[in-house]
Amino acid sequence: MRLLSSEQVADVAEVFRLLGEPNRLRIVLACLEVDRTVGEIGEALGLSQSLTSHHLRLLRTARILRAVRNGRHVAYAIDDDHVRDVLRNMVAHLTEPHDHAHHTHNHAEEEPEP
Amino acid sequence: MRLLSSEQVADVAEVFRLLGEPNRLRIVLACLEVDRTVGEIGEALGLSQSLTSHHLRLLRTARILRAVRNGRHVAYAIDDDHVRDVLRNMVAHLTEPHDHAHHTHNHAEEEPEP
DNA sequence: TCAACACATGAACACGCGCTCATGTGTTGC
DNA sequence: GCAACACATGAGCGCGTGTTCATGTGTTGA
Repeated sequence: MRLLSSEQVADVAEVFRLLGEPNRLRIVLACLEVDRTVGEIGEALGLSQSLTSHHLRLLRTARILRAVRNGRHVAYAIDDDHVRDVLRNMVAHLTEPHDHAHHTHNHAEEEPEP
Repeated sequence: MRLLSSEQVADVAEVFRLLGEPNRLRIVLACLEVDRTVGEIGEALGLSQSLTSHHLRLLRTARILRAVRNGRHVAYAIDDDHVRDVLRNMVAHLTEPHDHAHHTHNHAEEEPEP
């Protein structure tokens, strides 16, 4: 396992930091499968329009979400496949029965459980 | 894909929040493969003994790390297989060549809004 | 063009968080 | 016992951040 540069660590930490705020995490989760407009997100999560937009700005600047204008509406979707992978992994683990035997999509060699 | 309860979301967010601080993330990464004592961590990362211990306390309370006393020393290791997976995944993605063409589940074709 | 809609942005405040300094707790060797 | 070591914890400070309120920008329909 190679080491990461402090810059890489900082980048990863920044993504984690943004996902570490419950409202922002819920926003990203709401965009996990399908695009969502700002209004939809705010209403679904019970957040004010302003707060929703502020959070979306941070997520967009960090390249976690991507905004697409469609008429009056602006739809947001996840723009980082890796983040999507991590979150789907999280959701899968939390919704599946509580056993720790799982596999990731990459070549992580895992030791069989005794 | 099932929805998460707000409690589950809060738990996930808490883990992300803790990993979202660069020094804490580096601490956890230092414990990714092998156990590390507090002194080793502090020296390796250039952190004061107090700061190292404070961060370790948060990580231990959140069940991300686990502490094992060995004589005068206390060794920390990752206590959450899921966190270890996520981090290994992260490291793998960052150390591999920077192409975005890894496979997610392939039902993500998006259609414009009606 | 003008009003209404949908979203973005700036300012300001309250609270939390990372950090340091000092002190406390537990362990080994003499 | 006590001194030295390794780590934990409490107090306090300064700065960042989540939130709200107000205002600005862009778009559609009449």
